[in-house]
Amino acid sequence: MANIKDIAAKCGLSVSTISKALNGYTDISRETKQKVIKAAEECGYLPNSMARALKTNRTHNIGVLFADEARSGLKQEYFAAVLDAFKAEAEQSSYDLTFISHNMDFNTHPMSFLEHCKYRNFDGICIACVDFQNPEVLELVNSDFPVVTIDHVFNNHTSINSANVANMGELVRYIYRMGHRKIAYVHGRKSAVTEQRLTSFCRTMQDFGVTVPQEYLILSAYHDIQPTKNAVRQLLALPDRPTCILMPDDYAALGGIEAIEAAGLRIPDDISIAGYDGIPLSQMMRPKLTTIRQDTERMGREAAIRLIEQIENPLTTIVESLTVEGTLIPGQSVAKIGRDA
Amino acid sequence: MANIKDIAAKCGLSVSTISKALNGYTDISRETKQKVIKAAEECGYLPNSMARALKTNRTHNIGVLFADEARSGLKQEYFAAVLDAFKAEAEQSSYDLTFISHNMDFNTHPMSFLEHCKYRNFDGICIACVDFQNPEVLELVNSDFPVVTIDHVFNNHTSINSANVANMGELVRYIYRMGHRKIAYVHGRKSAVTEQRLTSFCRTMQDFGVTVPQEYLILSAYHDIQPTKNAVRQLLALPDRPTCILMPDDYAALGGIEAIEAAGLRIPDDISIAGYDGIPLSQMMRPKLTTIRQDTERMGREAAIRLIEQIENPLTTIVESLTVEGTLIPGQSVAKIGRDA
DNA sequence: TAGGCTTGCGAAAACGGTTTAGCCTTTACG
DNA sequence: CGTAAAGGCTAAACCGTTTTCGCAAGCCTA
Repeated sequence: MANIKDIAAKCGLSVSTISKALNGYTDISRETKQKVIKAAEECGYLPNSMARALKTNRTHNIGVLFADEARSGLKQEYFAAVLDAFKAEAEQSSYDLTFISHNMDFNTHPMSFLEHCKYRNFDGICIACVDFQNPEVLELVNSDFPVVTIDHVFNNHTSINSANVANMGELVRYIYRMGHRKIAYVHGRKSAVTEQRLTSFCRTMQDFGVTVPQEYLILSAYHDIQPTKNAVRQLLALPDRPTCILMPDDYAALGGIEAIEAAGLRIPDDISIAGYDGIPLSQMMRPKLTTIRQDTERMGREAAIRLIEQIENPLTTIVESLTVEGTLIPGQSVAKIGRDA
Repeated sequence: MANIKDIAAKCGLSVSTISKALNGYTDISRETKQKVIKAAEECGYLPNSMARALKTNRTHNIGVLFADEARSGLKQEYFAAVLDAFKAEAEQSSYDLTFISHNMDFNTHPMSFLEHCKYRNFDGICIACVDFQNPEVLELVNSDFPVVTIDHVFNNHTSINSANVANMGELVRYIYRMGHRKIAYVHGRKSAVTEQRLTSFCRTMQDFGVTVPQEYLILSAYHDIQPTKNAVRQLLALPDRPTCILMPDDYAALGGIEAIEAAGLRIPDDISIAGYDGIPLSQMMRPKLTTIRQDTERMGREAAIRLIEQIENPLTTIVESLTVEGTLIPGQSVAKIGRDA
């Protein structure tokens, strides 16, 4: 592999001139620059990113932490879609993406997330995971790496958030207007997202003057079929059973549907349901799921744009959290019911 | 950040001694080694991966190319699952994963896949994509990077393959034994995988003495709902319509199901279908989809194990392709029909 | 006591770039 | 005409490691 020294020899110039010519310094004449670039192409020259990073302290590499409790979270379509958009945008700006992990060994102990990031010298970090209580994640957020978080706000840090409060309100109002008064919510485990949705759910119902009984709020988990199935079964067994059930997300809704079918009920004739996420699957179900489509494309792109902005202009960048609105997809899983229902 | 020089000063030793002590060289006394390690921990020392890589030419970083025509392929659950397992195994051996792309700019032109890999100095490469005809992909495979490919065999290269021939045969035999003779196959676009399945499909039918009419073989695309819907609609309109339709994959099957329902038919009473992949979704559908579950966990892990083996023992490693068997999941989407059907 | 082995450590040369400081010509300007 | 500024280039330090080679001291053996 040709390096900068070879080119210098080939052109009869010094190493520093080559470097400058290739990096757009202005104190190199036009002809020299042309000559250098031509020679570089002829040799198939590529800079060595390690050497460059060593000297400049910039790797053009972003660390990404996409993890739920059970492994990497890649299997969750929501995260995968956000990551996909993030990746596309980062590439545009010539940044690479490397997964952050904490299994890499150093001496005796495995590295923490933060240690891993320091070891790899990432320019910035994107965190999208469920467990923001994890001490290692907190350590990462509070480090002096530029960080952007998805779906969780930390003080003085950039974050991209789905508009859970607004969208959950919208969803509840839609269901209310369809005539439902007895609405239950099978929600995900404790997290910022869950709390926002739960609060918004309760507040909106309250605004309508409807009190939600405790037994209508059941804990399940995101992207997990079985617990959602159990939760819904529990709801169906209630003496005063809800007319509509909100699921943790579209995928988990499959569990709810199972429980409903097992009970011999039909959707939406006998009972209505709604999901959350708006993944393609939701529109493939029969009936089409009423849900909120989260704008994963925009979230991923904005996350990348803002993180890179922060990396490249650390002083002038305004750190703020952005809320990205989703859209209500009516579907057919929520029935219009009479006042007497 | 403390570096090796700081530790040397702190211990009153030379830089080389520190490096050796930390890297398990044998010509360092036990006491010195202990002292160095202790000092390193006190300083929170972490080696600089760039400097190390620059010197050793080993990055402990693997480049991954997971791409279909439309972007990164992360949204395809099959690939996501393989990648997930690959990542888990790579981490075990202290390797990081970085996405390969070709949008990074260098001078005027964007880098090719191969250039990107050279630039980043990957130790090895994992390729899982649909389009193995792509000249940039071929260039990558034929480079002298250690490479493992998923679902595509190249001469003299390690590859991990789903047992398409065996499993498709198994699926067809199952359907045949359920009484079906008129079986159609909506298949994916031209690729090694498609060809294997298609060939196996035809051969197995032939073994049973059944000739498959041309119009029973229709081109669609993997993981794409709309074209599959169209293909199935076409099949249903046939004067002599099939009793069972094989879909490109489980997800695309959703399109097929749409077309079937739109035609007012029920599965499996009026027509049978089968998928491929065995993603969780397939078992959430009603009826449960008859399909082949690909062993993504094993594929990903084996890919990582073999790639790393190749990286670390380039001379003694036997390069070979491994075929990973999937398993038939009977489901309920294929009906048992009488001889007269 | 001389010579040869170990053992434990350090000096210094890489690895492939970037960047600062400065040098030598020209050109511009008062 | 003298001096300052600008233009175009180079030398050399530096980034943080790894690794080869050499050296000194201690011990053993003959």
